[in-house]
Amino acid sequence: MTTKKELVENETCPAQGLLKLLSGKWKLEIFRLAFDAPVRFSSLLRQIEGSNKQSLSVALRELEEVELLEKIVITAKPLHIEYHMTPKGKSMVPVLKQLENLL
Amino acid sequence: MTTKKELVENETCPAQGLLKLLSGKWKLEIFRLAFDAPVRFSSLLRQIEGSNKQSLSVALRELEEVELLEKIVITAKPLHIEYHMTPKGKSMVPVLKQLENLL
DNA sequence: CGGAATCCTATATGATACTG
DNA sequence: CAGTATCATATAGGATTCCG
Repeated sequence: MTTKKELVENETCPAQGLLKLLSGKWKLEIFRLAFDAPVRFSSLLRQIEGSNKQSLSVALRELEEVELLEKIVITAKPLHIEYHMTPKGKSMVPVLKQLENLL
Repeated sequence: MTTKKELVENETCPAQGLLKLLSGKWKLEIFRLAFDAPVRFSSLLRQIEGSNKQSLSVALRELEEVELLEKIVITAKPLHIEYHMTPKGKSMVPVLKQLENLL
């Protein structure tokens, strides 16, 4: 089996791996929302229109795998889970801003 | 019908459109090769291992549509065609370099 | 609430043959 | 040489149901 991390490292083009981290239909939107404050699953589902549980679930897991988001579980009732942006995640934000300005 | 350009403009997240310009398995690699010098189809096909005519063809057309590459046709025999990076394309390079440094 | 499992559709990519 | 056309496969995304 090949892990996500290996895939990223096998790229001939260095930036490819980086773009892959945020590729897909919902990751960038999740990422943007998580920047302002920690986000919760149901909140994302409500805010990101057109999305669905399955796709958000996959996207969140992948963002977590590459350590752009960190999942915080608070074992209370009802279960409370938050996704926080990691330092690595935060470091990408200014570059993404520059990308936006290019368009 | 919806054009590529419209899709890009409809994104909620501004950077999404930018990422989409270079999304896919081969575009970034093509883009990188085209930065050094104008590239030709057969040359790309040889240099980018694992690729194939069909995929490169599609990728090139899309890069052309969003004006990151310009296609130059020299109607001689044999037919000579070059893909050049546009000013818009060149403007993206430094930002991509920064992305690479983040990984 | 926060998902995972399943099933299905859409889009991306690939192999190959053909063309001006 | 520089592709396009066609067909096949692989991956991404979506709808729905189920579970702790």
